[in-house]
Amino acid sequence: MPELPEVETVRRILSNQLNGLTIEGIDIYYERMIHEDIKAFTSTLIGQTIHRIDRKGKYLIFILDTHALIIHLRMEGKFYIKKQDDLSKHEHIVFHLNHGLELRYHDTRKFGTMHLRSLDDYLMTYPLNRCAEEPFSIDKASFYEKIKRKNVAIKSILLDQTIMSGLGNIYVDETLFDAKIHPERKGLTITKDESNQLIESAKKVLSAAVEMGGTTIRSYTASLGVTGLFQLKLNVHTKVGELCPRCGSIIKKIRVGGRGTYVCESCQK
DNA sequence: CCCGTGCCCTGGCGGC
DNA sequence: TGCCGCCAGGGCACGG
Repeated sequence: MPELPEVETVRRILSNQLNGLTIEGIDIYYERMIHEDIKAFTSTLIGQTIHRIDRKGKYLIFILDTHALIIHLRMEGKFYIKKQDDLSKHEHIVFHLNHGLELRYHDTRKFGTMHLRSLDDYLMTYPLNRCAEEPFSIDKASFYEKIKRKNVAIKSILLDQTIMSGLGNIYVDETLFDAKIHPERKGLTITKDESNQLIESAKKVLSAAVEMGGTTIRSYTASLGVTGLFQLKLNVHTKVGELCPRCGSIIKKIRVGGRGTYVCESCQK
């Protein structure tokens, strides 16, 4: 489940491999992930060059000649860069590039999405207009103003990409652990100091993970594919029954907003 | 507007 | 061994 750090790692790898290449053809084997008219999608993209790959929150943004191709990997989306090869089971979109390269989108659960927008307004239109700032750039005061009147669990608030973008189920647990805040606390009980701490913890957790992805980048090559998932150094997530690395209590698994949630109820208040 | 629920989809796992 | 049911989850549609 790629969150901001994994998407950033994918972005860096794809940038190195794809910048300057031109889309010569597209094969689409699963149309539902393309949230556009299929013919218009194909005809618009063919002939365009990939100038740059950006990211906002968990979205990848291919900057082309006239359009932005906006991709969300959801849980299991991956890209592979290959020379001609047999199609494997879960490859749903194949972009044929020059120099005989193929960019293949692979997604076992088919949850990923692609949108195509004009460069003039891609940040102001759906879906990116719904994607809030990341913890690195978010305005602290307006973040606090939003959460302090919400009567929902702080974990659910932190997962809401229209409030702050970048955290998913793994790093939200790690962020709340770092901030020593219980995931079930209602937004309206969070103080200004705690709100600021959550932003700091999110930055700390995400940037450490980006750095780990960065150190692993070198071992990934086009022939191995780009999975975007790396060994993570986790404190609580998936650690049910183990000892809290901070206080030694047993880590519990609970459900918050329908999501599996790992928490140290001794040091997260 | 606010909040909770169910849906999309498939592989993997536990139970029998 | 095989089958069945359930779970995982990001974001959105929908309903109260």
